[in-house]
Amino acid sequence: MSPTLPSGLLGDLDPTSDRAVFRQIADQLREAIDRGRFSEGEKLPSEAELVEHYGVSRMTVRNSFSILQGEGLVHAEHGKGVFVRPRPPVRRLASDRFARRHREQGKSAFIVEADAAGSHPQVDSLEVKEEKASQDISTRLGSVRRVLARRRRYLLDGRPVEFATSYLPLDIARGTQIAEPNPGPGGIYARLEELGHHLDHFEEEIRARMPSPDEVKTLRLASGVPVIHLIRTAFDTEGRAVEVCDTVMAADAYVLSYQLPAT
Amino acid sequence: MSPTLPSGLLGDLDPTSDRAVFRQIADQLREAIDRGRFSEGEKLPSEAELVEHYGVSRMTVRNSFSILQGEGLVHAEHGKGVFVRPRPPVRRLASDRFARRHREQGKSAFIVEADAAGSHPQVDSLEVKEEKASQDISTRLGSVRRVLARRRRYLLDGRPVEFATSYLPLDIARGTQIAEPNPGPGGIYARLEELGHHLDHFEEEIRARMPSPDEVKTLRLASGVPVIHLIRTAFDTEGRAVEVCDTVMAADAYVLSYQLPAT
DNA sequence: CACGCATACTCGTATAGACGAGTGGGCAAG
DNA sequence: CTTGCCCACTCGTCTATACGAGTATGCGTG
Repeated sequence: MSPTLPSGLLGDLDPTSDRAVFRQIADQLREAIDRGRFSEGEKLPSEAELVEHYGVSRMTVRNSFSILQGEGLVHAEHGKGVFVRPRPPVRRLASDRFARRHREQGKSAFIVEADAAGSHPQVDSLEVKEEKASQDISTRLGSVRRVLARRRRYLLDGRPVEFATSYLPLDIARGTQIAEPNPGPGGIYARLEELGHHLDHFEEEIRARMPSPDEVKTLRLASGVPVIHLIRTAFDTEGRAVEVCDTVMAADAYVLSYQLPAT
Repeated sequence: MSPTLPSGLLGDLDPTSDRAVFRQIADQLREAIDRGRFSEGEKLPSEAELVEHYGVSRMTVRNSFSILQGEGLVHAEHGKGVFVRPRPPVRRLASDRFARRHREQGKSAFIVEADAAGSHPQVDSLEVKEEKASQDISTRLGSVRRVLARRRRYLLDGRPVEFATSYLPLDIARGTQIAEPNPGPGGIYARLEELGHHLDHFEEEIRARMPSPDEVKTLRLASGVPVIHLIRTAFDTEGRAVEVCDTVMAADAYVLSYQLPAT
């Protein structure tokens, strides 16, 4: 016996409307969520309840849910129900995050920042190896054939939020501490400067798109969550590109912040 | 009589696999697209053809398509078919796009840049009015109650790519050319400087998320296309926030590019 | 030749039913 | 009381069918 839905929570359908029934249902649920009638993490009415309430078939209700899932508003849990997706706390990335003064302490920027915010940071999937440069990486680094690739995944409170790969030309990185799993205090940028590659500036390219199935797995992304794809190139004072860092971030976990001069 | 699918184009299902049938079909189509067996803009096999090829029901095939749509890989056209979504040319936004030297000509940055790229730019939905500031805008502008809002939509070759609203404190903008539909050569930043508000720097905040239904309409977004949400605040040399610009961009039309000093 | 309609193909919407699998609570046996 | 099972409820997957609506093509009529 499914309990009846509280009346007034959701409206009725308009049979004269051009709008498809499953869209009307999605509209009503979306509005109810926006108005706070369902709060974050709260369970929505079950499929069976909505079937009864609206007098439609189950597939129609599921269709409505799939719209809301695509919008990133709700997520379904097998055996439990459909829930309003809570907005996770976002991490702000400031444009000065690679300033030298942040490189002085022993720990990485990610760890320091997360500790300060009271969350529990982790880094895993550490892989460091030499490999063939892709066409794109080769172009960005100035026609190198092989590169040192450093891959790692960042987690906050157990949740993966970011997957990054740094590429460095072999003639710079091979045999140095940069090729070690732990690059030492201040990270690879500190090592690059010690090796005489004084950093001059960075270029960052930002795109947003839906994740590939691989990225969904690695970042454990809910449906309806895009990724931010950031490609940073580091240039030394000679004008040479000394590192390219390719980062894929869960878009619901980040706000990027840049400060630009108005010159 | 539906023509048989060319054999070898798509594989068979693995009935022993745990992976749901509609996911297997989506996987095969995705792989075929990635490998270039279907090129951009090309029509995929019709639902009926896939039903016959795989021996499944139509809803299963549609389910597969809806996965690929969610990933932004394909789009369906009623009465025509399902097509590999072409990647539109992207517009690169450089971080120096608001430099003074770009304000010298009479035309706006958007128009100049698009003309140079050989595409046909348009600006529409022009609306300029005074209104109550939202909580967020008020905070960013330093506790103002009412603001001047300038709304406009940008199109490239007839395709909407961006929707932007500028908010300015009334005590600065009221009665000036900034409150006119056409703010004159160099745009509102040029007017602000003439009014004695010399620009010092900008702050930009970047988020990515799935669009609201409104945004889907305004930007005519295909399913599976996220938006980039950029909020820029302009500060004058007194440290006062003189403008907040809230921009929603079709993510498949943009690459943002920033240059950062390594100080 | 030009126009208009019939038709076949496309995807869109909706129904009804079946079985599977994850979750959690209650009940019965130990 | 604890353990373990069963059952009810949840969403996940899949089939089969029906009709509607947009598109394109070709054929027949004027």
